[in-house]
Amino acid sequence: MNLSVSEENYIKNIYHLQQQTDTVTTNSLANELKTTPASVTDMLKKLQLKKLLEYEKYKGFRLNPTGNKVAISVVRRHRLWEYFLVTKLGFEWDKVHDIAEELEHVSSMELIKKLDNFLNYPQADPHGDPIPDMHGKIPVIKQVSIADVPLKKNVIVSSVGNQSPEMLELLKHYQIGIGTALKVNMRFSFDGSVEIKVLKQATCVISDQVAKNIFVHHD
Amino acid sequence: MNLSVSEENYIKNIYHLQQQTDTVTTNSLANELKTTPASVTDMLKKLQLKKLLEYEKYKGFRLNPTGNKVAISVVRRHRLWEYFLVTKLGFEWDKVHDIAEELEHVSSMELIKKLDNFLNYPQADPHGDPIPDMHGKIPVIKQVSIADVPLKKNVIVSSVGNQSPEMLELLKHYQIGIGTALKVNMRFSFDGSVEIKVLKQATCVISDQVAKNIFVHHD
DNA sequence: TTTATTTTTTAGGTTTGTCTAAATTATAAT
DNA sequence: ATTATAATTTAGACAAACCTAAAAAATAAA
Repeated sequence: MNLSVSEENYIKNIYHLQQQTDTVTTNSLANELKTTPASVTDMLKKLQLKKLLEYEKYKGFRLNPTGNKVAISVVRRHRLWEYFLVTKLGFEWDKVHDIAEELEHVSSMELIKKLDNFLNYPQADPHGDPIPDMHGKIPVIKQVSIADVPLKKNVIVSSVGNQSPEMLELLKHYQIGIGTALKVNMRFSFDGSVEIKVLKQATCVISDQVAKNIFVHHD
Repeated sequence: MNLSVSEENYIKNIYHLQQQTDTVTTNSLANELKTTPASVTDMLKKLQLKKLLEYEKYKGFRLNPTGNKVAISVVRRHRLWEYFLVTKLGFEWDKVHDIAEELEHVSSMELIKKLDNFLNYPQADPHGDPIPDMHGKIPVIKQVSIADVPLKKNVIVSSVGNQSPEMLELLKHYQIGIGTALKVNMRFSFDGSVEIKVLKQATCVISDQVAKNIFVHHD
C-alpha cells in the first residue's frame, strides 16, 4: 500500500478524531487539517476507493481495520521521531511536533525498525503518549507521576504532561528533562509538595501541581 | 526560500552534473532524474524565475551562487543522514542512499544543526564524500588509505571506496565498518599486503587491493 | 553548404490535491 | 409540519509536476 503524504495525514487525523467520537464528521476533519470541507469530501472518496475507510454520504465515516493499521503505523513513526529528537538531539518538547510531522512520512520500514532498536524500544513519547510497537500493539503505560511514586526509589523521567512555556521554564531551571534520573526523598501531606533529589544536584522541592505533571518509570 | 522536494532534487542533480561538466544539458539532467527532457525544460523555467540558475534557451544552464548554496545545503543534509544511518542505526552503506534521499528534504535548519552536533561534526559520509559545514564550506579531506597510513598508528575507519557486495562481504568477515579502530602492524612490499590489528580482535592480513579502498583518519 | 541527425523546446493533456461557489441533504426551530 | 439553518457534497477551476507528440534550433555529416 503506497500512500501519499496527504493521504497519510488524512488517515492519521481521522484516527485521532476517532479517539474522541466514534464516527468523524467532514467539518471536524477539515478543521483539524486546516482545509475546506470540500477537500475533505474529495479525499474521502479516494480513501474509500482504496478501501481504507467506511463512508456513507452525509453520514460520517470511520477507518476500517486496514485504515486503522495505517494510522497506527504513522503514529508510531511520529512518536519514535519525537522521542529521538528530544532524547538524542536535545530538542525541547514543544519544538519537536512540526519536525516529526515531516519525518513521519519517510517510508522505509527498515528505518523505523532500526530507529526503534537504537532508541531501545521506548514505550512513550516525550508527551507521555504510547508508542505502538512493530505489530501495532499499543502499550498500556502505567502513568506514574512524581506525586504518586514511592519514596526513595530511583526513577527516570519519561514524559511531561504539560507543555506550556511556564512549565518548560521551571523544568529548565531544575535541569529536569526526559531521561533525567531522580529520587523522591519526602512528600509533605500538608500541600502535596515533594522534595526530590536529581542525580548530581542538590535536593529541591517542587509543588504538587508540578509533581502531578512529571511522569517517571523505574530505572 | 521555500522549495519543493522536486525543486530541491533538480538543483541537487544539476550541482552534481556541474562537478563534471561546467554547463549542464537538458538531456543529461533528464537522464539523471529519470524523467523526460520536456519535464526538465518546464522546471528550468521555474527555477530561472526563482533566480536559482542561469539559463539560455538551447544553450544549457548552470546554478548561480544562490542555487549553489541551496544545492550544497541539500548535499549536506543527505550526507549527514547517511552518516547517521550507518554509524548510529547500523545500516550497511549500500542501503542508505534511498532513505537519505527522503530524509534530505526535511526542511528544519535546527534539525540539521542538532544532528550535526549529535554526530560530532563528521567530515565525510560513509562513502568518503565530504560533508559541507553549516556555512557551506566543503572540507578537503586527506583521504589516507590503509595502503598509505604510517605503521603502528591508531586510526579509525572513516569511509570505504568500493561498495560492491564482494567488498561488503569481506569487510563483514573481518568485522570492519565505519568507526572501527585499528592499527597497521606491517606492510609487505612484495605484494603490498598489510597486516592490521583491529581493536579486540586477532591480527589479520588484507591485500593491497583491499587496503587501498579503506580510508582512515587518526584517532 | 546543404542535408540529416540530435537536442531542446513548445503545445496540449493528465493526475493529485487543493480551492470557491452553488446545490443538496440533514438537523434544528418555530 | 414547515421553514430556517447548518453540514455536506457536487461542479468547475487552478497550480504543480509530470507526460507524449510535434515543432524549432543546434550540431554533425555529406
